[in-house]
Amino acid sequence: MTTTSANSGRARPRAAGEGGARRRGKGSPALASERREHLVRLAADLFAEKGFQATTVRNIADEAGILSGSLYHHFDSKESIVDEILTGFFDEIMAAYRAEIDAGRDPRETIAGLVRTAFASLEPHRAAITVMQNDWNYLQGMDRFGYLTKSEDEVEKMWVETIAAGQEQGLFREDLDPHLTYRMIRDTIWVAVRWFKPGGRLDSRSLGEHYIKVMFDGINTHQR
Amino acid sequence: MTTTSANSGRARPRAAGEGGARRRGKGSPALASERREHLVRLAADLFAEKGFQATTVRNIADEAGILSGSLYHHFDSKESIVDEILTGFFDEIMAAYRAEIDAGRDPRETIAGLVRTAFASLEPHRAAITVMQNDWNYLQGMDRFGYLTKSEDEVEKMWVETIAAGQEQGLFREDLDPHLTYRMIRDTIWVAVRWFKPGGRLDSRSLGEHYIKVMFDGINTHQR
DNA sequence: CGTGCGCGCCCAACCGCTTGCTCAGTTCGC
DNA sequence: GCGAACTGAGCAAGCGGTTGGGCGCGCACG
Repeated sequence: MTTTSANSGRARPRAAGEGGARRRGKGSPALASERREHLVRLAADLFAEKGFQATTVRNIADEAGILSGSLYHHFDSKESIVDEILTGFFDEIMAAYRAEIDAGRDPRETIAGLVRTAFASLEPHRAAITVMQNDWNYLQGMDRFGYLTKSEDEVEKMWVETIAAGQEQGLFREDLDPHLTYRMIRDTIWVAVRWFKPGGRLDSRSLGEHYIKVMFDGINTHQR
Repeated sequence: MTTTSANSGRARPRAAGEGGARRRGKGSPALASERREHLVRLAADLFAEKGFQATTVRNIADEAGILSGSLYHHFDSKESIVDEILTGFFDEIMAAYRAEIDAGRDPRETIAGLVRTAFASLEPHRAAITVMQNDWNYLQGMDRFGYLTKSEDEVEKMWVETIAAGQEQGLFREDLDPHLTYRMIRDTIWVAVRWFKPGGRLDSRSLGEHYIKVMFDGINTHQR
């Protein structure tokens, strides 16, 4: 009997060997390791469903078919798991946003590009987006996650400047508060994570296109 | 000395007598009582800030200047508090929605009316709206809150039918999915609860009017 | 070819703390 | 002296996190 008991049903004990992890010099705070990445993905799925605070380390361990204590062989805290998820999200989306802006097209196309970028991240980054909505206030109170506010400010700046530029060029209505408009757009996109299910009848692409149509031209018919 | 210790700073012990509580025959599960209503309002404020799960019964008790156990003289569980808040919200908004629809005006005016109704509830029902966004998944998993899904479906039906009617009459664009459009509108309104502060520089009325403009005609300038 | 051992992985038990909730008993205005 | 309001202590359950040790695989060494 290799595996005596434990493993109450649920998950296959994972074959143990698997592949890897050569070095991992003690200095760097843990490099990759496939097993580790796998655990992060499992945790992400749970965060995407329930948020960060509502997910326990025992939930994560159960999903992986191990005990909660075993998680601490890979991570030094529950926070460091979500940190990894959030950092990955911000790195990726901010790079994508910047690329969209640096393309230097007119504000209308740029905004459309930003919206498409945001919707594109809905699927791969469900966990991060859910956490940001459910646990934003909680995380903000911790020094470790101070970078969240910084990144958010930077993102807001990009959107607001683009909107303002569009107004100056006469592309967007003058009677809109750029900040307010940004928030409306942002929230409406991210909140979709609550009901958007990856395998459903509509993908995030067409969702984005639908949203762009309504946002730009409204729901009225436009013979006027 | 009446109050020995406890009451660690924070709140005035509330004068105790106050008014209170005639009947409340044992049969009915607790009728009003001003004290009780006051406690519900305090709890609602906390729910509006942090959500349901993240608020503890001790938080609520602290805010009222009493001990957590004392809450159970008024309520039989934390859930029954939020239940009261949610039920009040749904009862009110669904009645208002129905009145708007029964007025029988054309779809464009009806939709505008629904939007105004929703924005009007933003201020008095902040707690319920916050809870529905933060704890929807959690609450849905409990038999007690099964009515949430039912009510939501009913609401969705009202909106979708109105949108579809507007399309048939040529008022709204044909190339919009009514369900998707409803969700977009709904999300955009409710999500405002996250940054909307009652005493702020713009009230919920002008916010609603602003949104109606954008929703109908989009953010584009409309010389086309 | 065999063997020992380092190491990645995990278990089992536990810590200190917080959670929602209970309940016998005290307080006090009517 | 009755009853609504509240106390004070405490419960079981669950939380994030810690610890010491055991297992088995692959590789270096003889």
